[in-house]
Amino acid sequence: MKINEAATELGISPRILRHYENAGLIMPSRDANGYRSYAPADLRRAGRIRDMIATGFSTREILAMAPCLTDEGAGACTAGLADLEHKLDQMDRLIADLRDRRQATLDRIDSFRRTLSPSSDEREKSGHDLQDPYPVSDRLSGGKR
Amino acid sequence: MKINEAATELGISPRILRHYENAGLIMPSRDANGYRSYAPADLRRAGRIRDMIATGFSTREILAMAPCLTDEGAGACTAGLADLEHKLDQMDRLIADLRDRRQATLDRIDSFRRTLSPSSDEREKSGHDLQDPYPVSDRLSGGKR
DNA sequence: GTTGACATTGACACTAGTGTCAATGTCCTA
DNA sequence: TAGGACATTGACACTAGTGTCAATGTCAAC
Repeated sequence: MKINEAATELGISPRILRHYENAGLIMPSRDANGYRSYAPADLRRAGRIRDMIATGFSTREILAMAPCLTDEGAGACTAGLADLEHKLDQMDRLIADLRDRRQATLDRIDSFRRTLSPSSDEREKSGHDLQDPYPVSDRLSGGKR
Repeated sequence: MKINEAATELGISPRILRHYENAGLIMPSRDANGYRSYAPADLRRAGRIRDMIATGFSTREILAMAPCLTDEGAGACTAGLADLEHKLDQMDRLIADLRDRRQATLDRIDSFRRTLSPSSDEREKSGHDLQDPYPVSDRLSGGKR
């Protein structure tokens, strides 16, 4: 599978694939004519890399945990795992956080609706009310990036 | 709370905080002397922003979501129901997007774990040829970034 | 053989996120 | 009053991720 097909399949540009290769993240084989040839495994690997980058990892970090992407190197792998779990934590906090504010917005819409409709029910006074319902403050350390 | 304390608490550099402000993501008040003063709410917001950036969102994207990230959003919210609903939409998209990324991360952690554990089954020795179950191809497509 | 689609490499450019330094101001404390 | 710690702004720089263009090679098809 040549670069264009591969890129299309992954939903990214050929440029990006070359970039990954340049960064040492993938090593597609080459045909006799020098064209890159992507095997299914290369595609999966590239897809994973794309996801990781989209999730905030740098090629450097990904490269560091490259051993984890293959079968060898359990040692380095644990580090990769920790990284991923750290990232997962961030996402979880973000999602929980987002859900809270989504609910707050919903509530606001509701009260707005109540205000508009005749089912009179006093509104909570000032607009500036629910100032911060979030248990944040203990985000974690910025660490690596 | 001054910038250094704030940065320390968040585990990032003061520079980053200024950068966020510069990008219009946070607006800490200023003391008489011109020093930035971070209120608890500012801290939480900054923490959230840091998480989003660490999770792969750009300041631009975050800025676009800004209206729905505020706790009260009273100012912008007075704009009306339509606005609120629009914000809700944005939020839902944001959450969905995040959930995708989270799931992708979870998947990756799982496959790492499988690689680590001695559940030795196949294992096609060849260089990089990850033996994996990867529903790739439908991750978040290149899209937004 | 010529054309056109697609590949290659390499260079240049732009944006985003950060670091760092310089010049200068503010404030606390000895 | 003099220092030192910490602020401010602004500039310059570096890295990463991408886009894009140029010069050139490969190959299929007319």
